[in-house]
Amino acid sequence: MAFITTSNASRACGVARTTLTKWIDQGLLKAFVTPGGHRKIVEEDLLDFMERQGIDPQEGKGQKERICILVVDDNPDDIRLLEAAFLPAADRYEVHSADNGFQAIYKIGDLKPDVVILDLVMPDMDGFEVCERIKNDPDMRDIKIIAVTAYYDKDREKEKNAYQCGADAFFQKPLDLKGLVKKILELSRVGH
Amino acid sequence: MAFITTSNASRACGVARTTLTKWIDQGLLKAFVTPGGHRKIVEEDLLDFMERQGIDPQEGKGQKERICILVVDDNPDDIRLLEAAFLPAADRYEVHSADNGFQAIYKIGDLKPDVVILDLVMPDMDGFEVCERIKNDPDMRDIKIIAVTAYYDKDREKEKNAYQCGADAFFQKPLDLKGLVKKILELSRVGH
DNA sequence: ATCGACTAGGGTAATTTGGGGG
DNA sequence: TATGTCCAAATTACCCTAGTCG
Repeated sequence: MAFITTSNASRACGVARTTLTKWIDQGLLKAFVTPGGHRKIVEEDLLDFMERQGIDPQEGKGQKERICILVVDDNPDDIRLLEAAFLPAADRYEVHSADNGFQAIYKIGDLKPDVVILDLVMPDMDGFEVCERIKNDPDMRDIKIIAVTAYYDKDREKEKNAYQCGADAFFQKPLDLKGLVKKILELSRVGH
Repeated sequence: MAFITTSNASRACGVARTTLTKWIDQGLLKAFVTPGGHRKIVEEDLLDFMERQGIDPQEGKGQKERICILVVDDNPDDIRLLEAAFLPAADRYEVHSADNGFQAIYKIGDLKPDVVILDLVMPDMDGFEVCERIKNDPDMRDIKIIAVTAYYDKDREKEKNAYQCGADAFFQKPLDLKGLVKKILELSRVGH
């Protein structure tokens, strides 16, 4: 049983938080209140309510849309490798690339990718910083990040570091493409 | 999933709000209704509808494009000042803001602004760097940059530096709003 | 127990909407 | 058929304080 906050519920219904709060106060939507006064909604109740109001929670969310992937790597060969890997499944994946951290941020704003495959070792601004920045920004934090490194990761130091920076997964080169695809699917389902 | 109000949808279709409301009531356009009776349209449904009716999304009436401005400043007061300054001319200007360099790059990708008003002195990543990065990226270099600084610019050092980083103009705080607007018009004309 | 970041609440002002009748 | 106008009500925005969570 999942609990939903007023903010999240208001987003799902396409109204302001204050409005949804009033609906609760008017008894239109069931919720309980914490001792501190915060309202919590049971997921089931929200879905019931939305159905009653004709808000379709499922619409336009299926597998119709392609998963958008942004590959960030300063090595063009690695980018080509991944582009080639997803080419046979171009109907389900959309692959873009950036060769440095700044271009990555720009393209994230432009494309709003579902998943970023991020090389941790890059000149100038490294992947750790990019990762941290993404996860600390409210507009970007929902984007899933798969950290990648080519170097031998002694004591799993890079891996730990990547997770500390907010990465959702970690892979080492040479990439296990099968596992990578599996992880991409897993991560991009969660968000939707 | 984005929700659209009747007003916005009517503007997109180039008709009066009341007319669009009737289309919904007649079942021509799908929408759901809040408990309070307000209609909300799912973006996709509107696009479908417009396509079915052969309405061009852009071509409402002779509405000229607004100049899009991105204000980058770590001081919220300075952002508010500029937002307020352009409010009376909201039909011609569209003002967005970012409070740090990373958010700025993200929003540039998202909004593709015509002009960036960039505070040079910011923590973390300063304006000089942001400016240089923008001007060195093929996707961003056409964006005009107006560098701004609050500090006394001894020997015009900051100004020279800003121009070296590729800035198209330089202003010192407190801002000469009249001159700023003039410069914005001048710069954004070139691009068109 | 404390800290900090984020999120939520309350109140009010401002804006937008729906509906009805020209 | 589409529009412009009026007003009450619904919704939203804003600001600031307080609760929640790791």
